[in-house]
Amino acid sequence: MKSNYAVMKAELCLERQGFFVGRKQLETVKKYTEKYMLEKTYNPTTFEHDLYYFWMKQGYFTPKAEIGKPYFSIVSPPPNITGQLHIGHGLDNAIMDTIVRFKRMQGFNTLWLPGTDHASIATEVKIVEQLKKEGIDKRDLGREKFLERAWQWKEQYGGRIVEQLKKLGSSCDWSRLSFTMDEKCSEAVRKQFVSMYKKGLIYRGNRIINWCPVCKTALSDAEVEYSEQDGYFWHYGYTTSDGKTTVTFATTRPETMLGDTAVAVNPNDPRYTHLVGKTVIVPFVNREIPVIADEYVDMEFGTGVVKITPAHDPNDFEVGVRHNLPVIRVMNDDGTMNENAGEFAGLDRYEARKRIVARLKEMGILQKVEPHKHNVGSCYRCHTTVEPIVSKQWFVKMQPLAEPAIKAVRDGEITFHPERFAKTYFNWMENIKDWCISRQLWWGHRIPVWYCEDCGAEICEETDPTVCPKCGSEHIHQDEDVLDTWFSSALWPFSTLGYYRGSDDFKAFFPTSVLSCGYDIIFFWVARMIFSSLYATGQVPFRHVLMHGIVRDEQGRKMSKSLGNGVDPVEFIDKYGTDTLRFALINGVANGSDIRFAPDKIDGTRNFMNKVWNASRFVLMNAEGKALVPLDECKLTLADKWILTKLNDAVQTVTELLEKYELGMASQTLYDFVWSEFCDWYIEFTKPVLYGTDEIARRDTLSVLCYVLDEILKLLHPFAPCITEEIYQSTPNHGESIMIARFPEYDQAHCFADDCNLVEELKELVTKIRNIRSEYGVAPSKRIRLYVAATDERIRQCDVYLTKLCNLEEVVFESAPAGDKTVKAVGTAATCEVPLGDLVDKDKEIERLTKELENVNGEITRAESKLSNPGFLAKAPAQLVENEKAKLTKYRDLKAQLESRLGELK
RNA sequence: GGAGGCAUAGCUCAGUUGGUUAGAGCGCUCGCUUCACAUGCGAGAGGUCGUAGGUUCGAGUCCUACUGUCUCUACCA
Repeated sequence: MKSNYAVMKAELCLERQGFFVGRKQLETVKKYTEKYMLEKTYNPTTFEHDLYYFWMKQGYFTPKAEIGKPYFSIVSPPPNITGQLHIGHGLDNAIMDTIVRFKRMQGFNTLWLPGTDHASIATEVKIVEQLKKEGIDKRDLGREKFLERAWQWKEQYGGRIVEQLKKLGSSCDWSRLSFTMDEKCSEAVRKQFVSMYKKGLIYRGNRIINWCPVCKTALSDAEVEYSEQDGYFWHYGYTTSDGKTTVTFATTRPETMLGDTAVAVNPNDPRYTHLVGKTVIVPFVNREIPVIADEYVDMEFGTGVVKITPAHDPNDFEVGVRHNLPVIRVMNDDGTMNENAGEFAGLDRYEARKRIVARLKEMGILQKVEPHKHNVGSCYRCHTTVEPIVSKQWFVKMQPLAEPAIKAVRDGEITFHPERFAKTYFNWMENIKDWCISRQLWWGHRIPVWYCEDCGAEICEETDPTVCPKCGSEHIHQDEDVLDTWFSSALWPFSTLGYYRGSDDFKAFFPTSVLSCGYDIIFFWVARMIFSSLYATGQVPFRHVLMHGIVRDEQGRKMSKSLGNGVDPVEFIDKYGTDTLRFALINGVANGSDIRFAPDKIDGTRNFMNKVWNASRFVLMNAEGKALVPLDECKLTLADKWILTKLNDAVQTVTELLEKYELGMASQTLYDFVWSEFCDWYIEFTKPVLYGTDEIARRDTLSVLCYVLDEILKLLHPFAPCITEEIYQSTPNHGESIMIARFPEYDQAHCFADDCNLVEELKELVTKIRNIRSEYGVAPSKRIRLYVAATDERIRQCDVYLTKLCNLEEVVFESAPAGDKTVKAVGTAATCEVPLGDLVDKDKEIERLTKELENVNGEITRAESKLSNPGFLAKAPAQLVENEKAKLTKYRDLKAQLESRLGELK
């Protein structure tokens, strides 16, 4: 059958050879498509790219917005435009594509919406670096020119990452590609901000925020990373104004003393009660400050005295508010000391620290220096130590937003996979502080607030004002700051679907079905999407959250640039293909756990793909040019019934697992089914028929082979899209594309439990006979005779299988002649005798059978003790008891056989 | 300080409402150019499921404590 894919492939092939494809080439194309067959070796690079082109061209990725139709939708976590594809994206996309392809094949109207993130601070840092190399300072360039550069950057790098994502084979709808700063998303940001502002959920205020002196911007709490560092405790004190005593404390940041406005003790601390209300003098700045009493001070810790710097410490700030203390900032935005620092003004914060310590020592004030490990916060972008600084910033009031967000998860409107991440979520949401959303940057959504220079009014509307609505003044200016990049990401599920424009996409695909991302961005992103969506749309943004872990290297280390242990997905795909990458990342991995991406695993996966390829070649080579019939017209063999039953089991298991988003187990099920059942056994079972002379039997077996292969390809397609499509296009009677084929469904007509059991018994016998051959060193090429005493008469149907799989010259269904020296294989369905003549070693045989008997005895003991337990009989499910009884019977039979054989030998 | 994860074969890890003789890959041993595949085939060795209790007819799985280990979170100056 000529397919669109084959035609396209032929066209591409001709084009590459420099041909123009027109009517004249039709004959050539025809010739090519008729002969189109699988290449001899699996070489993914020869077809993956073409396949993707084909899918795109066919428009399979682009659903129509059909309101009311059963849908399945995912919005991609938008990668930053700063970056390039890394293995984490590979994992993310592998997971999403697997789910999306599965749902699409199940018939859902499926949308996977991709996009990129402007990544305000991250991108700005990069551009500033780039400018620096050119000797340009951001300030000199000016805001407007800088933004031009930024948009250029976006075009260049945003485009690059999209191209790289396509290499993964992701079936996302590129026609709906979004960007956090495109018109649609910016509009959503504006409307959301204005709405929240008007409801009082966004406010401006003086608070302690985390300040990055290099990026020169405020950061949210989530953007600060803490790490333990070696520091010191400097012990010294301030003398009371009357000069009588000195109150001693310890500090890790002596430079902040210049901004001290009090010294605090615990009100219940008898050591200091007499000092409360007195004043002390801060050296260098000679400021007289009070000794105050506040519960915040821990009497047990240090000396029980704390110096209070409201402008540079969050706790001190709170204390300052309670006691109405002055707030004195001693640092500039770049981390140098300001004019309030007296003689230290102008020095870098660390230089000032050094000098202050030296001066304290000189003055004899410093009493003790102690090494001290403490946690220091640093900027998540540039890793500079952040400085807590009091500053006027914009905040989102979190309490009213957190409550419904907690409720939605508690009520099960959103489910986390695995569940434990809900706890992490609650933990954070329940202790959340207001979110600082203003950034002193240029690249991003500018805060839509204008200030009137004449009347001081604050103007926040959906459209830009030209005059002050209060006093009519034209002297208004917009806030200089931009929004935290996560503010726009938080709207992503509904901004991209056009919620604020009332678009059909939103009506057809919202709430989205699943969100898939790494657990490292629960706080940054997942939590914020939930409360933002509940606020804006009144609905949850997604029903399920599927969390995955971090991809690590062979030794379990995080992949990082500095370690140079990262795997470049693009290079990897060029070498192994995307199917191997994806499968290796998913197969056998439990949700939410980190993944070790080791060479072993890669080889194993590549080998599996190769296995699939070659098994398919086996089927297709044999089927080539042969007539096939539908299954219900076939006379099914025992092996056929067995594989169909096993396939049915696989279909059921895989579907159930995929529906629960257990991708790792689903793919493992397929891996085992394909390799250990289909390849290792079924293909071998078919060989006697395929190489036999019965034409009808051959036709029927081929029909089953092709059917099972087809089903396998479809089951495997979500996990390994390319190889499955490539093979599918070569199967007889295939459809247009496997992507749009129906996902296999459980089929009651293909359930043959009894035959299936018989084959399992056959397999058991085969293994035992092979074991004997191996143990006795019978050359694999040597054909031997086998005597079979059947305990299950049906085993007589299996002579061809036994002959083939054990390499026999003959199967005789009777006991071996009395004089023959044989070795016995005792199985459930039969006892087989392998005549080995002088090879038979009596002692070895006794040893072998005794060991087997011990095993069987162990089983009998176990089963008997279970069955003699009244509690088990009374409470265990009936089926389980029945199974146990059947087993006991079986093992008793085996025991009898083994004992009789041992008796003969002795 | 708070929360959570993990501990199963030599290594890396599966094991979802408790229920066959606890699995896989790699590694290891032995044997095979068997006409889809040596990126392969066949056979095999290897685990008292971290420790101690408890619940149960039944525990790798549930509960408690402990030990070791990792992560997140808080930020006691």
